[in-house]
This record gives sequence, C-alpha cells and structure tokens, in this order.
Amino acid sequence: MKKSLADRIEQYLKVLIERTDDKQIEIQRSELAETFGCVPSQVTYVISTRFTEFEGYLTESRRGGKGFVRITRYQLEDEENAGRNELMTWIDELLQEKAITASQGEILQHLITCAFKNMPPEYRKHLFKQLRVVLADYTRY
Amino acid sequence: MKKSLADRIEQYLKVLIERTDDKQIEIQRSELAETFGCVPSQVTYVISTRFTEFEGYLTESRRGGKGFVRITRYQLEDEENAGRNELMTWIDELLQEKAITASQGEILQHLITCAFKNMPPEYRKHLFKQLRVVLADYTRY
DNA sequence: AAATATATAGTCAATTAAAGTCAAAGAAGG
DNA sequence: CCTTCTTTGACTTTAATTGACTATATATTT
Repeated sequence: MKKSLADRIEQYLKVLIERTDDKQIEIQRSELAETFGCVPSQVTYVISTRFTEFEGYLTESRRGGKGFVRITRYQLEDEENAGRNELMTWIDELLQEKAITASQGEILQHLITCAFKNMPPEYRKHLFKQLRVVLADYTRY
Repeated sequence: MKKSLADRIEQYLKVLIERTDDKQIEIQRSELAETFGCVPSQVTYVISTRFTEFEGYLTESRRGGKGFVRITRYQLEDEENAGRNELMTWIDELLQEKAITASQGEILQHLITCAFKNMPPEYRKHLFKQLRVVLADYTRY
C-alpha cells in the first residue's frame, strides 16, 4: 500500500521532533506546504489527525505575520504516564456510557494534558487525585 | 525559527525587568524604538499585547518632555478563596458568551469546588494557574 | 504669568502576512 | 457499492507593522 501525502508529512514532522532535544518544533504551515507541494490546509489536516493530545502531542500556533505552528511531544515519567492514561481511558469510558458529554470530555482531556505538561511533578499527584474524585462523582449512579 | 520584532522587544523588556530588584523598569518609548529600528507605536503595541494585567504586569506612562513608560511585574497573591471566586466568575462569563457549553461549565465548577476544598493551599496556586490556562484557551471573543 | 515651542506618548486605521474553517470532490479499502 | 480517509480551495480570522494624526507634559520666550 502506497503512502499518502499525509503519511509522508506526518513522518517528516516526527523525525524532526525526535531529533530535537526538547521534542518540540516550530514550523511555518505555508512553508511546509510549499516543501511538499500541497495546499496549506493539508498541513492542518495532518496535524489535527496525527498530532492529537491523546497521542501525546500538544500544538500551539499563531496567525498573522511571522506566524507559526509549534508541536511538542511531551514525555512523562512512567508512573505519571500511567496515571494520565488511566484518566484518559476513564474519560473515554464515561463518554461511552454517556455519563459525560463530548464537550465535557474534551475540556477535561485538555485540562489533563495542560496540567500534566506544565505542572511540577509533586503537584501532578494532587491534581490527579482531584480529577479522580470528580470523575468518580460522575460515575456513580 | 524566526522571531517577530514584537517577540524580540518583548523578550528584551522581560530580561530587563527580571534583572531588577523591584521588577520594575522605566523606558523611553522613542528611544527603544530607535534601538530596534522601528516606529514608536510598535513599542506601544508590544506593551499592550504582552504586558497586560492578565499576564501580571502594570504599566504607567507620562507624555511630553521627560516622558516614560514604566512597567511593573506584580506577584499574583494566591489567596485561596479569591482565586476560586475569580475562576467561578470567569466560567459564568464564558457561559454567557457561549464560549463553553453548560455541561462544560458544570464539570469545571464541580472540579474547582472539589479541588479547592481538598487541596492544600500550596497546591491550589498551581491548579489555579492551570485552570486559567485552560479557560484562556476557551476565551475567544 | 501667559503664550509658544519642543518633546514625548497614545490612538486608530490601513496594509500585509500568516493560520484556521469547512465543505465538496477524489481516492482507497472492504 | 459504501464508507472512510485524503486532498483541495474559497473564505474567515488573527497578528504584526507602519504612519498620520492627536494629546499632554515640559521648556523657553515674551
């Protein structure tokens, strides 16, 4: 099976990310599109389908002059990662059971990703606990 | 990665501020513009977009001869209930503006209530910061 | 003291340079 | 076929930069 353009862009970006020390790159969408000879929105498509929070990536961007797209792969310690995955999975389950709405799931997963990425480890544990409490409240009934 | 002029001016000012003891600097707008080879209003732009109250800065200025712009970084006091109330109010506003859905507001307020009730004060500050980031993400117009 | 000149800083709108959105058309796989 | 994933492009939104014009201090002259 032949690789799609999207696949090739994905691989290209992942190689770039892994090569950096901080697992973070900044690209210009239009420039990358030029490199691959495609429309800029193709890049947006690749990023939104292959660099999701669930897969461990964070993206930020800025429009306008000197705009950019920044992609960060965050790496957590094993234990933290397990905790994060557990929460994410739990949220997915709650979604399945319709215990929470899609938009609630979205904002919670977003919060988890932000928090795990930016919080000092000793605080993550506590946030983690709180999130479990909140989810537990929504689970029982 | 090319930084915009605005980014460079921002960084320059932040370094100056952090170097001082009282986290406060006074500059001359036109002089700084000269340093960076840009128009003075560029400096105004940088200050108004990057040194906002939200980001923890205060600015004052005076026109005319011996004019200046003073930028002060203030420490966010993490008084426990004030932080909680601020977040709650913010969520209400986001609801009004329909930036988030009712169910998202509900789960966030629930989370905040749980978290502030059960978290030791020193952790609250961090959770508070993270929630602000998440909410800021959802605050678009 | 009042009037005038000079030196700053602020405001606002125009221009330009990105990135995002969305839906429709096309391709691949089952 | 039918479904799902990919590709494209027209249109929207946002950020940066600039400059002409305005407002307000201070300094100088009358």
